[in-house]
Amino acid sequence: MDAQYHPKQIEAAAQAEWTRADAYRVHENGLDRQGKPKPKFYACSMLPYPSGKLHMGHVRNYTINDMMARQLRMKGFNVLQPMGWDAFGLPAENAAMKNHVAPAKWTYDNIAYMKKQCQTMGWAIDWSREFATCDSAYYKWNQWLFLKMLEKGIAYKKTQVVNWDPVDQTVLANEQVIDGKGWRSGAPVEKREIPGYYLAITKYADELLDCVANKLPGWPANVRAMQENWIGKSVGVRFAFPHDIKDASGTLVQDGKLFVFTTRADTIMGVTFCAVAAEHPLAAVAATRDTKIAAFIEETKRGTVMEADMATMEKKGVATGLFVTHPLTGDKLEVWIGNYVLITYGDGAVMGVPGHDERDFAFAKKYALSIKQVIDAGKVYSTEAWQPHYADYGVCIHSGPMDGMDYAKAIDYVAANTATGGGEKKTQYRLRDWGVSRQRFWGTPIPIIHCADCGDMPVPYKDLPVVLPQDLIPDGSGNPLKNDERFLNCACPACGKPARRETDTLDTFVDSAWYYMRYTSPNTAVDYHDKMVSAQNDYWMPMDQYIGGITHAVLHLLYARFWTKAMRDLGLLSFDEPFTKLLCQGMVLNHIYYRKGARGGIEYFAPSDVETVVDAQGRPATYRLKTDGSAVEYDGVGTMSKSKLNGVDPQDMVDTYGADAARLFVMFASPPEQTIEWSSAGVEGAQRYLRRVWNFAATNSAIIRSAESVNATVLDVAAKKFRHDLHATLKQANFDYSRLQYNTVISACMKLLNALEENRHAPPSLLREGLSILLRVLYPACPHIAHALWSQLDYTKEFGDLLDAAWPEPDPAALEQDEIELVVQVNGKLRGHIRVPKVATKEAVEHIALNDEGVKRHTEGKPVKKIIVVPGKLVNVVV
RNA sequence: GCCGGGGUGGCGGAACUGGUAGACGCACGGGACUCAAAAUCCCGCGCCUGCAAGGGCGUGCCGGUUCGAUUCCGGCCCUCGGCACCA
Repeated sequence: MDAQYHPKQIEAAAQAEWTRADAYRVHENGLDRQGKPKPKFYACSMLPYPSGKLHMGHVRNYTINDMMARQLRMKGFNVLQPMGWDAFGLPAENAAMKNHVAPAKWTYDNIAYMKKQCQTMGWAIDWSREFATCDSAYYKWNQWLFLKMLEKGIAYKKTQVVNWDPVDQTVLANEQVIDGKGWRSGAPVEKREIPGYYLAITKYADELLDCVANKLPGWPANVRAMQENWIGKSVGVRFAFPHDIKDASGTLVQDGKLFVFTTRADTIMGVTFCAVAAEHPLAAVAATRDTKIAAFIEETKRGTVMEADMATMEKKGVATGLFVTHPLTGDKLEVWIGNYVLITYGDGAVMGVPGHDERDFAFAKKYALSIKQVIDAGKVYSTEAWQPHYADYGVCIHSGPMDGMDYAKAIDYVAANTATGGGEKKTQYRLRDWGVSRQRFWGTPIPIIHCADCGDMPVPYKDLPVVLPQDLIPDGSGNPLKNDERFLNCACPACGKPARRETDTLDTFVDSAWYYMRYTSPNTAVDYHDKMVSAQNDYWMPMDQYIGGITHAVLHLLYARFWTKAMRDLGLLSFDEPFTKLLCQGMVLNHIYYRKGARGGIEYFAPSDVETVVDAQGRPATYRLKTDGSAVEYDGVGTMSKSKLNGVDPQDMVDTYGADAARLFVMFASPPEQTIEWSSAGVEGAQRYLRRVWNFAATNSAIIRSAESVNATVLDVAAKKFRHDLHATLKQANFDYSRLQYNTVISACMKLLNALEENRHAPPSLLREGLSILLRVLYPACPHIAHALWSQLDYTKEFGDLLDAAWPEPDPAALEQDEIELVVQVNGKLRGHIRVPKVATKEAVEHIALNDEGVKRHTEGKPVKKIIVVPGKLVNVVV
């Protein structure tokens, strides 16, 4: 065999062999060596957007997935690891405008290149199940399910104030607005009133919340908490303030009831005003009567929707001159329009209790409204300045019939005594329905036909898919579908008259809400063309392990859960939750170097152009450019970004060091959930290790090939110790595999090699066994080198092909030791080590411990109070 | 403000149910090989003290439980992430 490690050659050869053997194709009827059905394991990563080339985040994500998939396959599982492309979306449109190519071509070209990169990385993907979400064979089912949802009332159309992204020229869902800015464009979002389709995710709010709490123990706590917060359940009372306010046409507004929701109905006797949002019907009535009010409403409506700003914004309001009646006291209360009242939450109106609510307090102070204490929480109360404890729970006072009631009694009382006016206990959610209409071209066409006579008509199922034209090139002036007569013109499915197609497309989060259930429908399935998900989906789902970035903790993961429940209710699925276990991998960070320019601007430098000057202790002292030696500043680590020039192209890394070294570094640098700090020295270290593995195998190949199998009965003490170390390390590695702590798995591989090198003169049978363990433990991380050495050292004869070789388990006999080392402590401090026979009695161990030199030094002349013996671990002498 | 993670050598990180703190690697220092360099191999590497053997200190800070605490409990400090006028 080759004495040198040549990653390029062995990686290309291994990949060619796997491709030839179609090694990664899985079948639902996968059988084990005994011919029994294997247990299934579905390990899937969030699908990539085909932006052009793989980035480091992909490399990390899919390598974690691959390591799991390869190991579990050897453990005897029938493992599905698929891949596809989240291919709809704006970057394709932007690239189309820039380069004047159709989004379809740009997208498919990128997919072809990135697929090649995936194969170069050596990921064990079943490519027969690959698809792009822009394939009509896929998005047909988006349209199909959308129509089913319409029938079920889960999808519906409405016109409402929405988040408008002025840069991307489209509507955004609430989940897609981050700090008041579009999640993709970063542009401040505007408010617009636009008709669109919505999915009633709020119908599932309670179930989504309940399942987070009770059915997802395999999810990280932070993701579960984020989803709980997002759904935002509040339990309280909804009741009405009666009134007789009429609009300009003389109609009683909202049947004479101003509904509000409150979690603090116990403070109802402290209400001194009501406040409504600028968009509230009562505000509209007030506007017709007073131009100043109309002006205020306009200003508030146009004002920022940046929620972060709103939190710190000054409370402003205007009195309407309209009055409602307190449902319990009959007092007249004035209605105010407040800029802090959200039309999108509850009824867009609140009861004002300045005595016990910080916002109402600030509002009342500003406009000199009365403040009334109605809760006694046992602390000093003054209306001078707000104190946080004013919001504490307590006992009702100054509350007439409610005096002395605690919170529970008080809310029961309020619900009961407002019931005739529609009052009731109610649960309110922060979650809002999911707006899915996008005014963009490159997405799933919404399957609706607009007929002048019949209205909005669903496209008949037999006419699906509504195909998106592949040749249109957006020019920045909006959705090109609007001008495409071929697409627009159609016949009304009801009356047959000429009609126009809907030009909005579905949010791309629809595509990613269920793609993982299309991978499970192989194109060989009998019902592949007739069903959204084939029968095989029931075999693979729910997914055993999902892997992806924490950035999707709310958006994608909430939509996917909702979509699953909706499919279940349409009879397509029989489970409630799609992802049994979730792993959110950390980001890949890199160092940031910069220099302040003469005009105060900041100039960034690529880490590869900077060298670190260290002091005598090896600590970084200064940083300078490799080119001219001039000094630069270090700004810590941060996400890889184009502007900071600290991105690393994985392709460069693979070209220089090989895929195995790249994979090894990424797996070794940190546990999967934590961030990784990029380090070129670290990748070099990874390759150095692989070279050592290769060298060890090459130097010892002859004796290993011809070695007998291990005969444990004839080993001497040193050989026994060696074998014990090998199997103890294997035991640890297996434990770390089971808890997905892959960085310490790699550490175990390194220990195995260290042990082999130190014991290179041990009996060949042990070297053969040791290397067979190392290659199998290393293989899921670095499959190519393991594959090459496995066959070159003739392990295939004994264990079969590495892809399906039995996973190594530690030999219990090897873990047994005749003599064990114990730690001896005096008063809990380490004072020595002793070797005792495994079978030694407690008394014998105590005796040996007390005679240890280190122990004697610290016990001399002091009476021994007691001795604690932890079998197999330590002895602690207390004096 | 609320919710959820974290604070361990020069650095990334390890330590499973309370039982040898710092595994494994990186960086650094010394040595071997070499005309030389690279590569490779060997040794050292928490801090203080000591020629050494050894001793003292040490897992953000203060306290508690325990024979024994990075691990459990109470109170702080710092930091990262998410949410935030949600009534």
